[in-house]
Amino acid sequence: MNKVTIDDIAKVAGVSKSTVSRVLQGRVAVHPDKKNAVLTATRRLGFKPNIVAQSLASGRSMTIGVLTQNMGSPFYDAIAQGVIAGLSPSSYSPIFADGRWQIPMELSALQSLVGRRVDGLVLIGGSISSQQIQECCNELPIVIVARRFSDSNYRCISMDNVHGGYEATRHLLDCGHRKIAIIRGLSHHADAIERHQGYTRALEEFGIVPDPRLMVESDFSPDSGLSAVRELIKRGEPFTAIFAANDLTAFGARLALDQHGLRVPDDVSIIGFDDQLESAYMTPPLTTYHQPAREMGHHAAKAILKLLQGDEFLSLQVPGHLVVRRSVRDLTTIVH
Amino acid sequence: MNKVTIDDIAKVAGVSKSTVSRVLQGRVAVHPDKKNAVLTATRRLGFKPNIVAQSLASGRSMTIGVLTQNMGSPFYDAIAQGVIAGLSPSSYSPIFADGRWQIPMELSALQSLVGRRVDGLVLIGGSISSQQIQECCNELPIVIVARRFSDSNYRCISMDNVHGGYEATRHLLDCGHRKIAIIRGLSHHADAIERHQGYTRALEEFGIVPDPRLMVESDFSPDSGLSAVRELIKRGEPFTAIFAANDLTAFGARLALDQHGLRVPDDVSIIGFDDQLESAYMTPPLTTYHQPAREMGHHAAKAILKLLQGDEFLSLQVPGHLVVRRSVRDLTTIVH
DNA sequence: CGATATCCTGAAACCGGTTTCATGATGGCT
DNA sequence: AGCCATCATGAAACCGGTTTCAGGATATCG
Repeated sequence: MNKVTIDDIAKVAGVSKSTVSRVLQGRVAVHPDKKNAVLTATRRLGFKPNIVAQSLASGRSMTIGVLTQNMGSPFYDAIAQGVIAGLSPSSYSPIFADGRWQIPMELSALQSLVGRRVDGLVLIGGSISSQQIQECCNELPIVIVARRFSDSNYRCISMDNVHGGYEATRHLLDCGHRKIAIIRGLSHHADAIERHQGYTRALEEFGIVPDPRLMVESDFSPDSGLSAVRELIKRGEPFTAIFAANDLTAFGARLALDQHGLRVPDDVSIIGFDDQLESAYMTPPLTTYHQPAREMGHHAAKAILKLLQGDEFLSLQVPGHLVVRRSVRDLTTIVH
Repeated sequence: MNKVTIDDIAKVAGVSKSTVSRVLQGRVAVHPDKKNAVLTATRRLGFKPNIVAQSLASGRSMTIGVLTQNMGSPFYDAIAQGVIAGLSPSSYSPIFADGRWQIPMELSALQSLVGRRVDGLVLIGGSISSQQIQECCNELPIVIVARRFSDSNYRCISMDNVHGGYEATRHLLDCGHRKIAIIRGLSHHADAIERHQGYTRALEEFGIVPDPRLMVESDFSPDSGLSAVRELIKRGEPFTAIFAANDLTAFGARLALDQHGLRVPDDVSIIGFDDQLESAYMTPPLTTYHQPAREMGHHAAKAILKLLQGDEFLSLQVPGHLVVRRSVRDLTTIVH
């Protein structure tokens, strides 16, 4: 292990430890001779500063706590990757804790992060209330990703899911679809609710009354997408298109259709949500609504860095956009 | 912020800070009355220990450094997720740094981790030499995942890629395929090399001389899988099956085949490698070789925890296995 | 040339805990 | 009753840095 301390350097360089510290920090002027002596000794002894001691003394830990929900969802993973990337050019390191979408775990993970004296916090998704956050993180710079608080003054980096749901549904409508099924996500999940709202709004704009028989729930997993389509088919209510809660669900749905001998997009069209890497390689490539997950994570990292510098930073809505590929059939084009 | 220190508690409870520390640690007996007083004060004041101070004093930082290569590959991501999960029941937190498969970055990331005085290290993949590792991490418990060192005494958690490559190819052979193309990964990447070795061995067992015209390189991305198939088709050498470097590459290959009007598995069979989540939902579901990525990460976490406890732990080869789905056609069954 | 401002520098306090050490109190045993 | 082992506890040292403070050396200025 590295047993070299600044005291050792001080001794070798023939100066006091204060001077060593000053040289190493480089914020205060030190006589060139001593400076050189310190630098030489530092190199010769292979000194590596003890960041823990630095943290305790300076009050800054140079770490950013990242609270994920680790549901293995590509979307949340991509956000986390973005945070790592955004932080990496700085001298801050991310430290992760995992809430697993369960409030008690989320709370304790958060407390563990705060106990580690992180200098800032990035909260990805999650379900705890803004009040609970406030309680344990007074004064700490916080950025929330992929979630929005109506009531609070937190900085949030999010995407407009209502609008996304609207655009996706609207695309199906524009392509002439009228019987549009929706596989929505978990009933209590904000993203699912908002996308569903967008769906409803788009339909109503076209004077269509949303049919509960064309609505199935899922848990965002491919498997639930598969069951959802089976359920849909069992109900017998015809449909020409499916709006899936996310791409993963769309994959499951696509497979179920295949198993029932229904062709995509010839018989049934599918639109997803997220635009994860694999979606472009579905057969047929999946039309979906792109969520800039990685960018959001990246933004979050930059935001925290800004706040840490004392700069202000305001909530940000990152725009998503429709990615048209080949899984939606255009019914308005007359085929021979 | 939390300004309550054990001195405050000591004052309120009317004991010394040593006693407070002892109560909080619970390792030494303390008179019940005082113990109660301390506990009450702790609760009333809302005391949260400063982990940084604890670390400095005790010499243990309660953090495990995780060095990833963050190439956004589902396989490596899954390992990292496994590490997070495996660590989460303990009181150790993972702290991440990213090498991006570039030796200089890898080295500096490693040094930053060591500077943070992590108590243990999990290295996922990577390219730095075992000597370089040794230089900066003397004495530190280390577990290597998804990589093996021939020369060293590190504990490695890995899978036998040669065997995996062999099994995958063997499956194709057993299904009657003889013209088997391989899309191998990056030329210098150990996993790619080993899987390729397994491929070659299986072919030779069947008396088949590997045909360089049926070998294309890729970079493990879906896009490179797509180009690889185009290249293969352009070369004109017929083939009935493709062994892809990983599932992502297989997705790309599958799409390329579709674009050329070739059906899977009727015209061409595909086998992948990894068994990532999405593979079961490809159309047709992808036959692939399962790598227990998450388990490997989980094992790594448990291993580090063991080493930290003073227990020994030896290198581990986690077995993979073939997952037969529907993307490989059995040519040995006579079709009318 | 003396007075004052400025620059360096070392000593010491500090960050908030853990751990060692010494001591007084208790308890067990003969 | 007397002696030694045990126990509980507070004081103080310690972890390895940063930062304050004060003083000596130097520079500036009238």
